[in-house]
Amino acid sequence: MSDFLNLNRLIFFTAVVEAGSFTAAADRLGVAKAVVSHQIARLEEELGVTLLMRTTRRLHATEEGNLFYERCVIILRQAETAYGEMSQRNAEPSGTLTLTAPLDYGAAVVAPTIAAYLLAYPQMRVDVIFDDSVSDLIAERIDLSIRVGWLADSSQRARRLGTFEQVLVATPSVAARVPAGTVPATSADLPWIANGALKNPLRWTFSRGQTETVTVETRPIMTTDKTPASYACMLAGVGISVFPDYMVDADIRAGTITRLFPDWTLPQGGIHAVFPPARFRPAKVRAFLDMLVLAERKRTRKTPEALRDK
Amino acid sequence: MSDFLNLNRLIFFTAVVEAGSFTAAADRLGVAKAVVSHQIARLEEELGVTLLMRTTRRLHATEEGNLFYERCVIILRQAETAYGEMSQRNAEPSGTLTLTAPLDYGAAVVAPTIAAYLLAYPQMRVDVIFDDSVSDLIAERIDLSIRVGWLADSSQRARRLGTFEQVLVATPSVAARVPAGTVPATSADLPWIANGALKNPLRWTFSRGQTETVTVETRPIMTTDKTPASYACMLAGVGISVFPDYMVDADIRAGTITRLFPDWTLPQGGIHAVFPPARFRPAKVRAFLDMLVLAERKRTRKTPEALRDK
DNA sequence: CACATTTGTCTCATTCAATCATACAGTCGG
DNA sequence: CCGACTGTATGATTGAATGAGACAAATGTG
Repeated sequence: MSDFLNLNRLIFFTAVVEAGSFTAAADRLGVAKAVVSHQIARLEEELGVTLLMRTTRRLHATEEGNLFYERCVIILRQAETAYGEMSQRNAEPSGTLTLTAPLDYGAAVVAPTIAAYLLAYPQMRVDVIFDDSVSDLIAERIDLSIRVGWLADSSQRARRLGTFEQVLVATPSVAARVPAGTVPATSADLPWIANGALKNPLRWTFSRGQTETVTVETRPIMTTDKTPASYACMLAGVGISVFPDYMVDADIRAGTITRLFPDWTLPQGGIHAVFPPARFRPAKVRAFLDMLVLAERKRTRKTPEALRDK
Repeated sequence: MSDFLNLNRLIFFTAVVEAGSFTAAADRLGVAKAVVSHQIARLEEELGVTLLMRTTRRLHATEEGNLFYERCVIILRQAETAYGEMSQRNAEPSGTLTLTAPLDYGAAVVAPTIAAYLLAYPQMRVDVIFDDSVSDLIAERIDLSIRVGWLADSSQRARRLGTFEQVLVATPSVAARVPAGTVPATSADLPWIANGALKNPLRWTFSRGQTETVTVETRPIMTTDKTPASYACMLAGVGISVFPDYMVDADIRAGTITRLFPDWTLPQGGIHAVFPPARFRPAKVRAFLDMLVLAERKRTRKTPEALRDK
């Protein structure tokens, strides 16, 4: 590798030319005189050309030296610019942020955050892929993937943004048809809508307080493979179903749907940001993440009370 | 010094981008994979930015990486050009050759050589300073100084180009007025012209064969401070004087002037090329020197016979 | 002309980065 | 699931870079 072309010596050379002496250059660079002398000697050796004519008193660049200096200045300035640009890029978001998010959570939480993000950083562009599962973060050049639920591979670099609750809901009219006194343990025959997007769409474990748990194996009256589809069916009054809180909050508050068994809770899920295995996190990602965490915190702070008030 | 900006890493980075893999880049650079990996890691660390997203299988440049690569390519290409230019400059004469020479020798020998030199290297420019003594080779950016006579400081870097003889000459009419039977020992009262440019214009030591020497303290009828002036006076028939062979050759051959005491010789002098204390000799200097040596050799090979024939 | 000062270079010991060989872990095609 | 390939981690080793100090040369001063 050390074939040729040791670019670091250019720094020494230009420093000498600009300082006008080896000693001054050494001071400027913060190294010993001998180092400068040695580096210049090596550079001249590598080039096979005398760059500087030096007496103990006077220093002159040769014809070649001047020509080389002109080149060096340009090169070093460019290098400095390139380095600076990288560092700046690291400090301030710029470019394009590419992220994936599940459609449901994305629509509810991510989309507003993106709006705020674009407002805060107008020079940014954002590409969002609303898809429940994107395979390769690297191949698709994804900066950030938001996954809701339970991470299959916990080894990945991820950050927990928050949690969500799952709630059993139905339209008021459907809820009214639920026999009085029905509890989770006796809910198996209610008109369940199964969401095939979940790993275990039929089995639900309800909890109450610290210790009481009940697991129900439901018998669905219909099945869909997409969460939004299930939701639409539920809204249409087909039956009851389980959705994450961020999907149902607005409708519950509006009175369009009602929560069933409000004393009982279903397993919580995690909301995670998953990153490609990069050493450093770009500023654009960091900035977005900060806003997302904020939005998520605001959401979960409000939600529980809002739900309990119902 | 090692503060920042280790430019050598750029070489590694571009190699990886261009090769498309660490392993391929390592092969291309002729180093171990680990080295490339390490260098890239250091570069990213220095920049605080992830440049390459890497799995064991796939390699992708990040947005920053691509941008940095564009810069790197330009920088490296320029650096390569600069290096190449220097090397080429070392291999082939180019630019301006600046030299000094004494006026007399310069006119006789150097000038024709310059003509040939410019013919051989049309892209060259030559600056000649015809001056008998130029002080500072460095300050004046002199590539080459031609000194005739005896070097004051033999420590300087110099190369002997040849020697010259000094000959006592006069116009035929003046020579005819020299009393028959006059020998060097009895020549003090001849019409000497003293050349103040010489260190010892009055004292001349003649030699004959291996051992016979005679020193004369002359009584000049006139004195000048410049050799060409002395020569002009001699040509005008003012008197006799001593000049280096390269000045008188042509006129002797033409019959304009005559050598006196052709059996006797005066001290020889050296013709030297003196260089500034540079580590490397530029190609332009080397090439000129070669031609000068050739010209000088040709001159001294011809001259002795030509003189003896007279 | 001797002297002091400044400057670049040299020498030598030391430190640190670069390098390599090897082993390892993750990925992907079959 | 297995094997092949890739990037990374780990020490050991080499070599380059570095600094302190001595030295020689050049220059200005008196």
